Order: sequence, then structure tokens, then C-alpha cells
Amino acid sequence: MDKTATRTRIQTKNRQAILDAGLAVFSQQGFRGATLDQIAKAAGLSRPNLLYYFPSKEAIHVVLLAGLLDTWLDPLRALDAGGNPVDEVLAYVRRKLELSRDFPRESRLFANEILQGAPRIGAALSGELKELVDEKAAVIRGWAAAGQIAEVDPYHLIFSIWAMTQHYADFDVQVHAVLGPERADPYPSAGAYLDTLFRSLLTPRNVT
Amino acid sequence: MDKTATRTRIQTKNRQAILDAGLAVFSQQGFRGATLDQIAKAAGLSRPNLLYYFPSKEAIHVVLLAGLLDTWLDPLRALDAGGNPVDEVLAYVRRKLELSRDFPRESRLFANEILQGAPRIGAALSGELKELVDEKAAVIRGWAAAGQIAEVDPYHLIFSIWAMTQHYADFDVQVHAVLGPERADPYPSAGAYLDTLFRSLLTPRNVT
DNA sequence: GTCTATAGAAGGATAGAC
DNA sequence: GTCTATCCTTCTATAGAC
Repeated sequence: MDKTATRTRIQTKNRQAILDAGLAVFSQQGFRGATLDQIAKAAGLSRPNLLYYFPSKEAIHVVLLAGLLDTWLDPLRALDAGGNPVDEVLAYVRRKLELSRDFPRESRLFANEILQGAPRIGAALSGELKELVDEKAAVIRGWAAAGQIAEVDPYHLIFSIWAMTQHYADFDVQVHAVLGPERADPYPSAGAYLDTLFRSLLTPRNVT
Repeated sequence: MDKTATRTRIQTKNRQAILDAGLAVFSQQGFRGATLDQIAKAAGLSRPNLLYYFPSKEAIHVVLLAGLLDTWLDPLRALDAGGNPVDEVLAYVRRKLELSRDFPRESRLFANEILQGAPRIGAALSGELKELVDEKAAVIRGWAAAGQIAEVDPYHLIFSIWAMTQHYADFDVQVHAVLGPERADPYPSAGAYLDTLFRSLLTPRNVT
């Protein structure tokens, strides 16, 4: 039996409203900084009613974090050892940037969790995440050894892709403050810039 | 009269201990997530005694944030329009990375403030910060127009430098989880990587 | 300057009527 | 399923003794 199948329409709707509100509040205030009042208000429910759907504040946070890492890593999983090396990396950058554009709150939720020392997903970082990165780092190292891309540290390459793409979601306020109102949407130009940046890094030259 | 001159030795010492403790707690928990108890305990004082030195929780936070942006921007201010373009940018990257290595808590304090929507330094972002970045962006644009560096969007160039250098402080936990215990200090290799990355981006080639 | 005691507000969670 | 009322804890801040 699928648990969701036993839910009425109004249950599904309210659960979803709470998760959406929780995402908004937790991603901005962090777990400790968020209050049930803020979440309830954003969800359009009373505080006790909210607790009818979730047993505790933490339960909401846990549901939000679960699966987040998965979504976040899907683009890296898609990196194909059999594809064209430069294209594969650039496609990864592009997909990661799209995630920041389309799911900025999820990105900030993740950032908050890491800033607070990853109390809830620390294990997944040194487990799942490390394994996947090790695997893909080996792929990238192989491409470099074969002369298909320039010699780079694959770990720092991946870190730099994460840092730069997530920056547009996490530091959104700063980006907009600096660019001013004339350049309201930074994503098109950011995409072009990152494409140029990583292409110039990876394209092999001066092969001896 | 310098206010600090009128303080006794014990006042100076305790004030400093509180600010240091506040930095540790605020940078990890954010403003709302931090409690006076945590700060007092970290400073080795009782809670009422802490409030003898600072009138409120917010007062501690304000002192910590004041001057933070200044320190953060000093390396950018040092970018010299008269210097060698590529060297100037690479020196900026290096200095910014050193800041992350030497003051990771300050970096995380800043990250928390931005994630929360920059309630206390939003004005400085669209004022001071934007002005400085506009000025330096014009310098970089000039270098590109003169063919001294490759054509790049100067704003995204600066964003990418911020993102990648601060990443090692802000996402420290994740970086260490992925690299594992064997590579405890990521900074030497990060410095080399970033040097290569921005050198390959900026070095002009295929001049037509 | 530091402590104990405590006020007063806010926050998480539960009880029970409807 | 939703509400009012309420309990209990945590939190910021103050009072006042020492």
C-alpha cells in the first residue's frame, strides 16, 4: 500500500503547503532560526493544525532534507565516461546552473545545513557523496591522462563547479545588489561565462 | 579620547572573549539560531555577566558585522589598474583564498547574513559594495578592450572568484568529507587549481 | 564585575471541544 | 480536520545582593 494513496485530497494539499512553507522558512533561517509560527503562517494553517500533519518541527526538516542530496547529485551521476569529455563537463555545469535557477530555496536549505556543520546529512556526505565524487574524479583523471582534456585536479574542478553554480542561488541577494535592477536575471550571462571559463580550462593545448 | 583606552585590562579581555565566542556561534547558527547561553558558555562567562559587556544579543552581532565587509573587500580595493592585468587578478584570487583559510568563521558569518536576506548589511551591498565592484569591473573591461586579457564579463569574473574562494571556508565540512582524512588541508592544491583556472581564462590568445 | 533570582516573552508541543 | 486553551521549556533581559 502506498501511504500517499490513503490520503485525502485535503491532506495531500496541506502536507504540500507545509513542506513548501517549511522550505521557504528553513532555507532562509536555518533549522534553529525557523519557528513553527512562521511556517504555519506561510502555509495558511494554525500552529496546532500544522502539528496534526507533522509530529514535530524536526519531522518537517527531515522530510525536506531527504532526497535533497539525491536531486542535487543527479547531474553528476549523468556525467558519462563514454561521452566527449569537454562536452560532458560543460553539460554538467549547465544542468547544475539550471538547478540553482529553478530550485534556489533547495540550494539555500542545503547551504544552511552545511554551514551548521551538516548535523543531519554529515554521514551522507562522507558516504554516498564521497563515493560518487571519487568515481567521477577517476573518470576525469582518465580523460586527462589520455590527453582529452587538460591536466586538472578533478576534485577541485568539481568543487569549483558546485561553488560557482550554487553561488547564484545562495548569494542571490548579493548578486542582485551588485548587478542592480537593470540586470535582473543573471542566469543567461552566468551560463555563457561559465561555459567560457570551463572550456578554456579544459581544452587541451600545447600538447607536447 | 579613544574609547578602548578607558577600558581596564579585564574589560578588554572579556569583550574580546565575547566577540570571539559570538563569532563562533553566529557563524554556525545564524543570528536567530544563536543563543546567549551558547555564547556565554563559549566565552567562559555567565549570561548576565555577558550582558554587562554588551546590552543585547543584537549588539554583539552588529559589532561583528561592522568592519567585516571592509576586511572582505580590501583585496579587491588593492586591484591596481596600473599593474599587469593577469597578475593583478591572480593576486586577488590568492589574497581572497588566504582570507578564507585564515578567517573561515568570518566568511561563514557573512554567508549566513546573506542567506538570511542580508537584513543588516543589505544597504552596504547595494551601496559601498556595488560602487567598488562597478569601479573594478570598469578596470577589467578596459584591460579586455586593450587586448591585455581575454574578453570576459567582469561581474561574473568577480562573482566566480568570490564563490570559489569562499567555498573552502563556507562548505568546509563538505570539502573535508569528500577529500577524506588523507587530504586534510585543501588550500595548497586549491590555490594551484585556481591559479591555473583563471590564468587559462584570462590569458589572451588567437588575437585576430 | 560577577553572581543568584526572576521577570516576561516566545517557542514547541499536547488536550480536548467541536 | 480544525480550533481554543494551556503546559512546559527556552530564551532575552533586568533587578539587586555581594
